[in-house]
Amino acid sequence: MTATQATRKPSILKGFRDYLPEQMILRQEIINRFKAIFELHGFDPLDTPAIEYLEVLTGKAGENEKLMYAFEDQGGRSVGLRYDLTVPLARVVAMHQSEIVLPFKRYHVAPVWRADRPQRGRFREFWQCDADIAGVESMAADAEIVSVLTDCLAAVGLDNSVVHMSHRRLLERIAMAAGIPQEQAAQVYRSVDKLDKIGAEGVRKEMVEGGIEASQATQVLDTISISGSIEDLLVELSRRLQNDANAEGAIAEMTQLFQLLHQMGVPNDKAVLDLTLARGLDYYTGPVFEAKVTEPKVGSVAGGGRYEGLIGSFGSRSISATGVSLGLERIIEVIREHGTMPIPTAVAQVFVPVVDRNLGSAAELTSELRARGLKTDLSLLDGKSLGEQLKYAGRRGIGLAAILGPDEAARGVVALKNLVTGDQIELERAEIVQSIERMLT
RNA sequence: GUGCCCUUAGCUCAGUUGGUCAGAGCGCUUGUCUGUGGAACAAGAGGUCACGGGUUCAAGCCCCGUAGGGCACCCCA
Repeated sequence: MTATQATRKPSILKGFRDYLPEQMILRQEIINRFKAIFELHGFDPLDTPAIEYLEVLTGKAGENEKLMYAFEDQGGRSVGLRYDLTVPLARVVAMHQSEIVLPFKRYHVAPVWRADRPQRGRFREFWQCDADIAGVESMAADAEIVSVLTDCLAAVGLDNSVVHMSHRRLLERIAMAAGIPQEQAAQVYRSVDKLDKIGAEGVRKEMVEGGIEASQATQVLDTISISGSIEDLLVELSRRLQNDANAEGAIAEMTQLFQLLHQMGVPNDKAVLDLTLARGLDYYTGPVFEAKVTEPKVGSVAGGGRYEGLIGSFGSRSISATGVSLGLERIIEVIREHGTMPIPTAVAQVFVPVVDRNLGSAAELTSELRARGLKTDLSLLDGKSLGEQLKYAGRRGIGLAAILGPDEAARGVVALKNLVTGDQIELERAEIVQSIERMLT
C-alpha cells in the first residue's frame, strides 16, 4: 500500500458473496451431481461470455429488464451482464447455425446477475444450472427436460419438491373464456399465481381491485380450481373451453407431455398440473414448469418452459426450444435446511501427521496414498505435537488420520484413526493403501 | 423500484428513561499435557460500540445520511 493510497476496509457489493472452502465444497458437489445427470441424459456442455451486447439481452425478459446490469464499456458500447442462461443459448444457436447439429442439447452451469433486492435465497450474483433442447417441437423434448429436472432434484435429495406444470396458453384462454379483455390478462396471471400464498379470496380481491369484474374473477378461479387426476382435469378443462382450437392444442400437448413423463418413469406426484402457474419471463410460449418446495420459503427452486420465438428473434429461421434452469443457491438453502444429502466437510480424505519430526516417513506414506488417487493432506505442522496435528485435521473436517511413527514402523503397521468417532485401528503397512481405499468406498 | 426492522469483541448476544456501559458465553492464544485432538482448570489477547455528520455539558443509547444484513411488496433461480 503506497502512502497515496487510502486504506479501504475489505468489502464486497451487496448481494454478492465470497464462497469460502466450506461453501465451495458443497457447491461443487452439487454441480458435479447435476453435470453427471445432464450428461447421463446426453447433454453436451456449453459456456458463453458473462457480458453480452445489451441489444442481445433486451426485449426478452419483459418488465424484468429493469433488473439487468447494463453499462457502457470503455469503447462506448452498450453492454450488459447476462440475466439468465437462456438468452445466451438462443444467441448461440442463432449465431452458429452452420456448426450446430439439431436437435441441439446443451447444459450450462454459470453465474448470472440481476440487480434485485437481496433476500433469503436471492442474490445479485447467483448460479444457474441449465439444460435446454433446441430444434425439437414435439413434447418429447419437454418430457426429456422435465425428467432431467426431476432427476437432478432427486440427486441432491430434494424429495419434498414437486414440479408444477402448465401451458402458457391455458391461463390465457381461461381468462379469455371468462370474457376478460386482453389488456387485463396480465393482472389475472399475476394474481392467480399467488393462489397458494393468499388463497382464493385473496386472489379474487386482488383481481377485482385490479379492475376485473367480480363475475369474471369468479369464473377464472372456478376453472383453475378444478381438481382430479391429470387426465380428468384435462378433459374437464377441454369441456369448459370447448370450441377453442387454441386451447385444445395446448391441452393436447399437456396430455401428451404427462403421458410421456409417465412412460419415462417420472412419478405422478413429482410432476403435477397446476393451472395457476404463470411465469414472468416473456419468451415462454408453450408448456411451462416450476419446481417448488414448501420449506424453506425460498420461492421456486427451478423453472423453465418452451420458447418458440426467442431464437428466431435473432434473425435466424425460427427454431423452437425448451429448457430448464435450476437455481443453485436456493437448492443449497433447502439442502442445508433439511439435510437432504450428506454435506462434505473437507476435500482431503486422509490426513498424515508427522510423528517425531520424521517428515520423510510421513511423506512416503502420503505419496503412496496419492498415487492411488486418495486425496491426502500431509501435515504442515511437523513441529507441533501429534495431538495438535490431529486437532487441526479434525477441525478441517478430514475423516481419517493415517499415523506412522516409530512404534508402528517397528511393527510393520499403520495406525488409522477415525477423526469423527475417535476409533483407532491398526492395519498392515504393506496393505495400508488398499485398506483405506476399501474403507472409503 | 417501494415500505419496515437490524448492525456492540472472531461468533451469538447483554447493555435500563442519554451521565464508570464498554460486558457475558462460546471461540482463540498460552500453560497443566516433549506419540493421539475435540474435556477440565488457570491465565491472556481481542472492540475508535458499521461508517460519516448533527443535537447535548455529556451518546452504544436521540436525529439525519451512507454502507451492509434481514423481512414484506414487486418479481424471480
